[in-house]
Amino acid sequence: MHTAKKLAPRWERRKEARPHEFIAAALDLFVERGFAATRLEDVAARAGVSKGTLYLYFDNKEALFKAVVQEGILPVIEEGETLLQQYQGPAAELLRIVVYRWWETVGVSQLAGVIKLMLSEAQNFPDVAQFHYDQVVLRGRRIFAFVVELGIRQGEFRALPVDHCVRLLLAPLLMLAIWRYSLGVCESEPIDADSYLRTYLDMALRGLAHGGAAGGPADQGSTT
Amino acid sequence: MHTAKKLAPRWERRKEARPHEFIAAALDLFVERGFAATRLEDVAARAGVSKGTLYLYFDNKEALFKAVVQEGILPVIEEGETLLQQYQGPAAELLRIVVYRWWETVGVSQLAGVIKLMLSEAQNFPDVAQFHYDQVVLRGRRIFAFVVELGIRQGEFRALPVDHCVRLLLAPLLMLAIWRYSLGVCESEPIDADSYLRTYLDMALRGLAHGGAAGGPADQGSTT
DNA sequence: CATATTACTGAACCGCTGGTTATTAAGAAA
DNA sequence: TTTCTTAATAACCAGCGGTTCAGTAATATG
Repeated sequence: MHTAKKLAPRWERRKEARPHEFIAAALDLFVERGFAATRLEDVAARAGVSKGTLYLYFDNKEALFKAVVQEGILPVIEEGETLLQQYQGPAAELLRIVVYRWWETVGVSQLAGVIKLMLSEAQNFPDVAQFHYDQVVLRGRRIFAFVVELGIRQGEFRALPVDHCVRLLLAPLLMLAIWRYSLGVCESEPIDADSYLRTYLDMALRGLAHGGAAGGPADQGSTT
Repeated sequence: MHTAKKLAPRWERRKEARPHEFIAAALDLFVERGFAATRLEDVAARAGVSKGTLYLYFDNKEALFKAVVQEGILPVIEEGETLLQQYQGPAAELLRIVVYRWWETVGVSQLAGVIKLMLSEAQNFPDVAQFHYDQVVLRGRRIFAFVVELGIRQGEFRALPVDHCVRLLLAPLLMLAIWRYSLGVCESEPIDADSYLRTYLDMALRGLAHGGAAGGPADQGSTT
C-alpha cells in the first residue's frame, strides 16, 4: 500500500467525483420534473453511469434529495453570513447588497429551483425539512434580521417588529425565485428581475424608513 | 317536505353529492400529502366509498386534481371582483379590506393548501397550470392592480410600476398561506397572522405612499 | 501469471397504485 | 312479482420505478 495516488484510469472509475456528479444530475432533474417524477435511472444516466452505481453512494432516493439540498444552498448562507461581518455603513445600503448578491447567486441559478423543491416536498420529508429549516431558513432570516436591527439601531428604520419585517422582506425574493419553476411557465415573457428588484427595494426601504405616515386611520393597531 | 323526490335512500346512493364529496376528500389528502403521494384509494375511502366509484365521476387522477383547484379557488376570485365594483373611498382602505377578506377566506382555510399545491405541481400539469394561471393568477392580479391604480389615480400612491407593485403586494400574502403547508411544519408556534398582516399593511402603504424619500442614493432607476 | 480487491453493471425483483371490468344490489317501473 | 336501470363494488391487471444482488471488468497485489 504505497500507491498514494492512482494512475489516471484509462476508463471511468472515479470514486471521488461520483457523489458530486450524482448530485449535479439529480439537481437538474429534480428541479425540472420534481422529486416524485424523477426516475433514479435518469439521474444515473445523466451522471453517465448505471442505476445500481447510485446505490453505492447513496442509501436511497431521499438521501440523494437531502444531499442536493445541503450541497446546493449551505454555501450561499455561509457567504451571506461572512458578508455581514465585514460591513460598515448604512443599513439601507447593506440591504441592497444582500438582495442583489442573493439574486446573483440564488435567483438566477438553479438554486432557486431547489428552494421551490424544498418548499414543495417539506411535508413528505420531515427530517430533510427540519435540517433545511435549521440550517437555511433560520440562518437566512438571521441575516435579514441583522440588517433590520442595524437599521433600527442606527436610526434609519422605524422600530417595527423585526421578525415580521424579515418575513416581509424575504417573501418577494422567494416568490421571485419560485415563480420561475412554477406558474411562471405559463407566462410568455419572464419578469424583468432587475426592475422588479429596484421597485422592491424602493418600496421596502420606504416602508422601513421614518417619514410621513401611511394613509388612513390605521397604523399600529391596538388589539392583542 | 316529504315526497316530490327520492325518498331518503336507506343506504348510500347519492349521485348528486358524490363529486363534492370526492373533491373535499381529495382536497384534504392532496394538501396533506401532495399530489403524487396521495392514493386514489384513500381518497375514495375518505369519501366513504370504493375506488371504482371515483371513476364514475372523474376520468382520472388529473381530472380530480383539476376539479379541486377549480372548485376551491374560483369562488374567492369572483367574490373579490364583485367587492371592487361597489367600493368607493380611499385606496388604502380598499387594500385593507381586500387583504383581510383574503386572509379570512383563503389564508385560514385549506384553500391556502391548494395554492401551495398548485405552485408545487404546476410543472407536472401544464394544462391545469394554464387554467389556473388564466382564471386565478391573472384575475387575482387584476384585483390588486385595480387597487394600486385607484390609489395612483386618487393621488394617494406614487406612480410606481403597477405590475411590480402587485407582485410585491401579493408575495407576502402567498408566502404566509404557503408556509403553513410547507416548512412551517418545522416551527413550533405558528405565526401570529393578525399582527403580521398589520405590519404588512403598515409597510406596504408607506412604501406606496408619497412622503420622505427612502434612504440612500437610489430610488427610481432610470430605465423604463 | 495467479489472486484479491474495487468500481461498476444491468437484469430481475417486487410492492405499489392508477385504471378497468364483471358482478351485485338498490330502487323504479310494469 | 318480475324486469330494467344504475350506483357501487371488489377483484383484477399492467406498468412503473425503487431497490437489490450476482456477476464483470479493470486494477492492484504477490
